Amino acid sequence: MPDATPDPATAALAHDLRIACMRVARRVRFDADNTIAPHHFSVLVRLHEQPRTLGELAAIEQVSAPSMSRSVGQLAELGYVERAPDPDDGRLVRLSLTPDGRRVLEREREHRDAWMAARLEGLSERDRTLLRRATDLVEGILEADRAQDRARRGESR
Amino acid sequence: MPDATPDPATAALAHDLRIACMRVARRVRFDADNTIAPHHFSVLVRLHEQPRTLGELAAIEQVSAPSMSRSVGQLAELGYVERAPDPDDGRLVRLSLTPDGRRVLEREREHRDAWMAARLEGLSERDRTLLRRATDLVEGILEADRAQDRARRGESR
DNA sequence: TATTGTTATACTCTATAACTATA
DNA sequence: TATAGTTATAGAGTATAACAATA
Repeated sequence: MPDATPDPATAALAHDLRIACMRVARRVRFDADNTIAPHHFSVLVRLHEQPRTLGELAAIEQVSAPSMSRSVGQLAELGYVERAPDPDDGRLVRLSLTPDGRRVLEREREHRDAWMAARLEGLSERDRTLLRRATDLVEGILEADRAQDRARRGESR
Repeated sequence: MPDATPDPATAALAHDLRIACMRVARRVRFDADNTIAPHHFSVLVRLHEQPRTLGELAAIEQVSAPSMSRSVGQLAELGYVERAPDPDDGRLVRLSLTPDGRRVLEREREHRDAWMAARLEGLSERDRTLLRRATDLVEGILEADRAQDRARRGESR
């Protein structure tokens, strides 16, 4: 694989864009006012997409099964997640959000969006349009990356 | 403080931009090929900006003094950071990067930039220009936020 | 015998409290 | 007496290994 050095402007953009993203993420993630822990938040997000088994969750979040078992146990304790046995395969544990879990997730999402929304309101309509296009572009990059990742995992299996 | 609800387009942009940033950050931060731990990386970055004392580092990274003491101890063990007593105040420990530390930092930075750079090269010049402007815009937002933060901390002291 | 999930145990990072050295 | 940093100890999260239940 030829690893051509990018031109200086692209290299600088790669650096600056990465740093900007990481700073935004850090700002949001470590906001002292967050009501639930980051790793709990991710689990709620995944279960809101669709009910899943413990093993599926662990694979998606890239943590061990015991770790995920613990997190799910805590979320169940809090009343945000519900465990149910699979009717066909007694080994599986079907996990889903409770109404409380959905409420907490929605509240946390709004809270996390609030910081960014407040900043965007201070911009011109023109700047917001620019950011809209840039966001779509980055989403495209991430989507292509995920597709490539899936393909790589598929062929190595 | 009036907490006006943003218009739907701005709310959607806030959400999508935040998610995109967090995904980029996650992708880079948890890349399995990273050579040093995230919290060690930040310390090297701060010491590359300028030599600092342990207390300064702890305040900047928002971590307790004992935690920072431990991290610095590990980095010193690895030969990346050097401790030196302050000539005027014997209580202070002056910290700085060793040549090895600078090399590791540079290598890690390049590694972290590489993923993004490779993706940007697949884009058109036009799209890269768009991202350059968007990056500058986000940097402006973050800078304003930091300034506001400093002001808030200043007045509460 | 293989697979899903849980329990047992250990390690890492971080925190607060207690301590040492210097001002 | 106050401050900078380190050492002691505890808490939270994650990992691997061992185990229980089911296929």
